[in-house]
Amino acid sequence: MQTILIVEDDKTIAESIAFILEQDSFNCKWFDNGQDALEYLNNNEVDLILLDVGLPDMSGFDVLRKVREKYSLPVIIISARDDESDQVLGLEGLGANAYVTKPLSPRLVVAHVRAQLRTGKASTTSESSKFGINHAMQRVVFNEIELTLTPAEFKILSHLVKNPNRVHSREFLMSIIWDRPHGSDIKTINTHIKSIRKRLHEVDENSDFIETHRGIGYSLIE
Amino acid sequence: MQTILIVEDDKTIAESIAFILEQDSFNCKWFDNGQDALEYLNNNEVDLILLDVGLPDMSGFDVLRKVREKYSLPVIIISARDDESDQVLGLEGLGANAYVTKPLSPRLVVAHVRAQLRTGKASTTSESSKFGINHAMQRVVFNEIELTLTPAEFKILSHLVKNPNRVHSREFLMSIIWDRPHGSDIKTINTHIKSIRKRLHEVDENSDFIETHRGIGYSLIE
DNA sequence: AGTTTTGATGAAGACTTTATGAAGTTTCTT
DNA sequence: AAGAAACTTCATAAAGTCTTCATCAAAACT
Repeated sequence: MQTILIVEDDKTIAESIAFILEQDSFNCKWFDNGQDALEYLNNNEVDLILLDVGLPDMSGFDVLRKVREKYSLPVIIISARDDESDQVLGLEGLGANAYVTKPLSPRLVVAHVRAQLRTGKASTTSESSKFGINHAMQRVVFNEIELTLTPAEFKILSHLVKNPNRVHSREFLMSIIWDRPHGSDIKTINTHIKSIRKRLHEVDENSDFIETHRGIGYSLIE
Repeated sequence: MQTILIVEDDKTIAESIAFILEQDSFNCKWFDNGQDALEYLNNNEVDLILLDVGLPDMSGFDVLRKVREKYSLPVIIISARDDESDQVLGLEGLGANAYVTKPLSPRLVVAHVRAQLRTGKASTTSESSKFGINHAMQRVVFNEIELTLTPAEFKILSHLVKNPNRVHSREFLMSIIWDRPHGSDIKTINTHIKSIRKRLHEVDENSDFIETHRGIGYSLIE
């Protein structure tokens, strides 16, 4: 079953959306603030986010930015501000997948959700065949075997698995480990990559899925 | 291809912005002080400036004023969150086009850059049919084959591919490799071109896409 | 044709970046 | 507070890249 995160401070709106989505066999989680939603996202498997831009604690765009720093799942923006250029920024710049404006038509919301999840699995969350992610256990599955990883290793490897075949800079991978700016040496990433490679080699001696891009960073080859 | 001037004394910030912008096919030049940036601006085509107000040699205010004496290109101001709003307001009077505050979200910066350049002129450059650029993997695609290139080779070849049928001087190609002025022999480019040609020959023996222009530089024939 | 200038080429080595193992420090758990 | 686990730092080795240089080839000039 697919899980949808509803980040919306208006209880009535959230409940009506959840009601309809649940009739469509979606599993819904509702949060009325960005902080809690992000925390949930970091610890659970989520398939799609419905995100209100007008939240009490942080702007929806901040939430989206934080989501996009780590994940590529579809995000649908709920906006009351129909005519602001925020929309353009949020959508095109931060990678929101769609937006709906208040007042909401629940049916329209469901239509958007369905549309995103139809294509979403194929495009945005393309996972490597040999790799899988067990969010509940914080483990990465490699060749059917669940790897027990340290938190940093899990964050790096699961991000690589979710975004294979592209280079990720050490700076970026650093920001994956630490939500807040952290003064650590950037070469720390070398060591984490080393230990991830070691764990992969324990499963398949001849594998070499993590590629070094000199002067840039690392990528995972699908 | 559009060139963006990054004027920022924090190397880490500059690099992470440049990294993401380059994935979006922007050409980036980084300067850690206003003087050098202005000199570059006066001698090269620049499409947009990202300007930190807290520079070591001259205030962002001075830089922006000098830019506006001659040019009308978009300028995006980077400022520390707790900077005096007076100064920021003053910058607005001088025609800054947008602001972002530290700590920066690279994605947000890219969003602003796109937003500014969207309104501007359409790109005049076209890509050759036999060539393509895989930004995500930092590779150039030639006849369907992805070439693994060294950093310098990638920078040169991807620039040639983005700007085919034009002669590029060795000096310019040198500045593509090095963000900062670099005292290397200009003939280094000959060697890089040699190795790029070698890689192309490995894919297609009879190809000769890079043309030498005696006394000037090189071009890529579409 | 001979001379001069400019580019091509291959190879040496200077330089830069990454890998690695181990020690040191922080953080968390008990 | 002790111990374990995780993260960071460090020194050195290894690998890869860039620059330089010597030499040859090609073009331009007299």
